[in-house]
Amino acid sequence: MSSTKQTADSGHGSSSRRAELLALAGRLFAERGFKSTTVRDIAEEAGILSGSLYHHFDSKESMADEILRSFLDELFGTYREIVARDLGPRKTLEAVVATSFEAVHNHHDEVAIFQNEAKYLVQFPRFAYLAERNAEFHELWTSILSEGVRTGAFRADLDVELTYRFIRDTVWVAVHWYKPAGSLSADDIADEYLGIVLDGIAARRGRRPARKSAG
Amino acid sequence: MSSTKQTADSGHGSSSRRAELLALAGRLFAERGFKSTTVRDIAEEAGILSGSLYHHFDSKESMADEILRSFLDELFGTYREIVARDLGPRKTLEAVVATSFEAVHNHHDEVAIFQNEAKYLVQFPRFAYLAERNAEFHELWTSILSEGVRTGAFRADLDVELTYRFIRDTVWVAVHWYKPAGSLSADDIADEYLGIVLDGIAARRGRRPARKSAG
DNA sequence: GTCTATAGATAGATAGAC
DNA sequence: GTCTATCTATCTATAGAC
Repeated sequence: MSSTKQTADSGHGSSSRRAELLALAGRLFAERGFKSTTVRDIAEEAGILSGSLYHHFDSKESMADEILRSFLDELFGTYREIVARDLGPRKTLEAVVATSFEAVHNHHDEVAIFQNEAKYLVQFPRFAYLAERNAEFHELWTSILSEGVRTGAFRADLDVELTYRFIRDTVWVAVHWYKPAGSLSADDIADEYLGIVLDGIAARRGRRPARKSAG
Repeated sequence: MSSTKQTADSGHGSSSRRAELLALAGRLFAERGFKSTTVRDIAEEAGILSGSLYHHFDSKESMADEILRSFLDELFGTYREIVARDLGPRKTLEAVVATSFEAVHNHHDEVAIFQNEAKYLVQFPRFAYLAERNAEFHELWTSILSEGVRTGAFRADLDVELTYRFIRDTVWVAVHWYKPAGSLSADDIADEYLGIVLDGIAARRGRRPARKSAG
């Protein structure tokens, strides 16, 4: 509180510059991978030298940690809100899928890092929460699917475990090709995707032609 | 041809030891990623020292190159055979999906490397063929889907480009969790996946209950 | 908050003995 | 075909000047 003037923040020496650097590092981690991104890369992108980064963060891991923690906290907060609304399996699934695609849109880099680097990062003790989040994710999805099978919203012969993996993977891997600036919005994609997952791509003989957003 | 006795091979100083080392490197590349796997890691796994690896290969890149080349040649050979059979869009799609899951089963490491490392490797000139293979893949899938829409096998309102990405991703990401030794065979999984992609997970009111393998 | 300078570790790769 | 020994480059991180 003398020469380092700061806006109100949550404990670290944060504020704008810090956030700026984190966003930058996040973009590089997402594009090139955590291991392949060097501290020098990040510094260069920020127009400073590598040593200067250590004034803001104490390690490269710290940066990834901070990025993932805040993202996952927010994401799972939203998931919990959805579940609490008690919309029934089908609407809940639609809402969770929509939220996930929105995350791909609004937090593209964070999703990419979570998808591509979690397996590597989880080996470090400080990233143990990544395994917990995955378990939480599993619980969220299989609950929705199981209840749907029970209530008759979903096919009775569904392999819940396999379907969970299918949905989880397809939702998240969109991060590999989705461009936030593209012509299709996250909602468009969520809608098309739900069309496939719920009704399939095969032509119907008679019923339910195209589905429209259930918003 | 003096002290280095070799079985008939295709140009390099190949034979069993070479193949052994390649398989080993492939496993590590698949598990930890290309960049995170050091030459020393590979050597240690083989019970030799890092310098000794350079008797067999002239670089780490060469190893990945050789692994991917032979795998992709074989895979796309099979794809071409399927297309040549002219089975119609739906059966072709089923066969291509089945083949892909078989690849996840039989060439697990290779698929993982192709999925996880292609984006990084393609930046090196020697790996330019990875981009070509991706284009070939795109052509294969969109042809099947477009023809299916044309003939009425698939929904008329399908976004072919988007559906292509979903199916492609769906098939390949299984490599992240599929264990060749697990209880479900590649065929079982292909069948379940086709069930979802073709008919969706939503319960039907009346028609077509569960599908059975068409292979 | 950034720079200079550098320590200390580890990476890919090479040369020659065995 | 493997080992010993080592070069060179690059990486994360630190210390202190400005």
